[in-house]
Amino acid sequence: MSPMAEATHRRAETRQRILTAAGHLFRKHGVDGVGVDAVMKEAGLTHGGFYLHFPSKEALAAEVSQSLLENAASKWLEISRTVDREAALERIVRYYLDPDRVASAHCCPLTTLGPDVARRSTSREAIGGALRGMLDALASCLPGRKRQLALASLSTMVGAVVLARLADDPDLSQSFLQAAADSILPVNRSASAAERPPV
Amino acid sequence: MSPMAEATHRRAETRQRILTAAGHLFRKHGVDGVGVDAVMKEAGLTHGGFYLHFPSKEALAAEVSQSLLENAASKWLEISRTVDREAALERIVRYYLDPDRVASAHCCPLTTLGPDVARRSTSREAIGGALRGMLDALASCLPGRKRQLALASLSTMVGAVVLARLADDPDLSQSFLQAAADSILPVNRSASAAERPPV
DNA sequence: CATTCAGCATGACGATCGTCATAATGAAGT
DNA sequence: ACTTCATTATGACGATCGTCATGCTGAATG
Repeated sequence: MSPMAEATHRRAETRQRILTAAGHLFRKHGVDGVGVDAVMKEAGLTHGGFYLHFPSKEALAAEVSQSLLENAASKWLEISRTVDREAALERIVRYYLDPDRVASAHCCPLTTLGPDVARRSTSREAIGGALRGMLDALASCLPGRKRQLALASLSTMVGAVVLARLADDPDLSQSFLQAAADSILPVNRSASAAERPPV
Repeated sequence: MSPMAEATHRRAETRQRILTAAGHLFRKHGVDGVGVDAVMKEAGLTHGGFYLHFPSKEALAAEVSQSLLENAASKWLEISRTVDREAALERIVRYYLDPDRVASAHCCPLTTLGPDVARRSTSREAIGGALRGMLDALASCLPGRKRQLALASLSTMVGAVVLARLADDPDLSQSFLQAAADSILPVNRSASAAERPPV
């Protein structure tokens, strides 16, 4: 390992730590709900060094959104290629609508940062490709009019998670997720999710 | 018109102006994206007087969310009672997914403030009733397993608007709205996703 | 051992935030 | 006219925001 290679590696590693820290905090409190200092503290650094890695908080928000969504898109694409279509669709849907994941901060950024991203033009542009990737992955698992169904299915999934996170009643939350899964997946319901204790 | 009645009327009127101003600005920039002074300026007042009408910004956010959602819920209920079920469903869905409305700041707060509300416990509690009202209105327009379909349909509508506002490509935005409408409304066109038979 | 240099820490700036104490305003009651 | 009272305006507070200029540190170079 060459010396300078290690230096740039450390730099990239730190950058990545900032990105993942921002990913957690932005999803939990919203982009406008956390400051640069909170992000840097979560990354184990102090606020001043932030601008050695990103030109502005807006740029960070755009890159975080893009990174999180591209992760999801590539995961979906991978699933859609390694299993047969019906099983892939079920895996994607059940993973996306898993109550534990929805309750946590690890759920899809579309549902936690959607409006935040929509208001920021740079973030909007950054996620365009990933959004199409998710649609393609879904479409490749769907029968018939793939594109129409992919658009509608993604809408249902995103809406269900938004509403599940919004509802104050855990039963209602669960109902949104279950109804969405039943609406997207073909009627042969496999084992329904076990009873889960409230968050 | 008694004198004191007019006084309290003026007070209530000012309060309402603050509420509607906050409704516009919160939906456009997010709750954390506007300050109390911006809200008061939009209402034609100065920032200091805010605390004569609301105990805190959090309380304002909760009341704005509740008010906007209850407006929508009562509108849906009214429609569901004045027309036959199928026509009512179509009116609600087409109104909700109207591209002009989606592009404006007048669209449903679930889609613009959803994550913001989900993070604020007081706001979450405030909207519980209205959310159930919207589900009831939808269910009364739906055939068969009403509750399941209402949950899934609302999810699809909310998700479609979120995604339409997110997409940078106007064609893609339009596609989300169109696909959602086609998926919810009965078989005017082709098979709907809700009643789609397994392949 | 001295120098260099990249990466991070420190500290500070103007601006804006939520909140409140207080003054100005103007109509209502006596 | 004088007082009362409700409503809004003014101005300020501490805190936090995004941003940046500067100082420190520790390893690579010669």
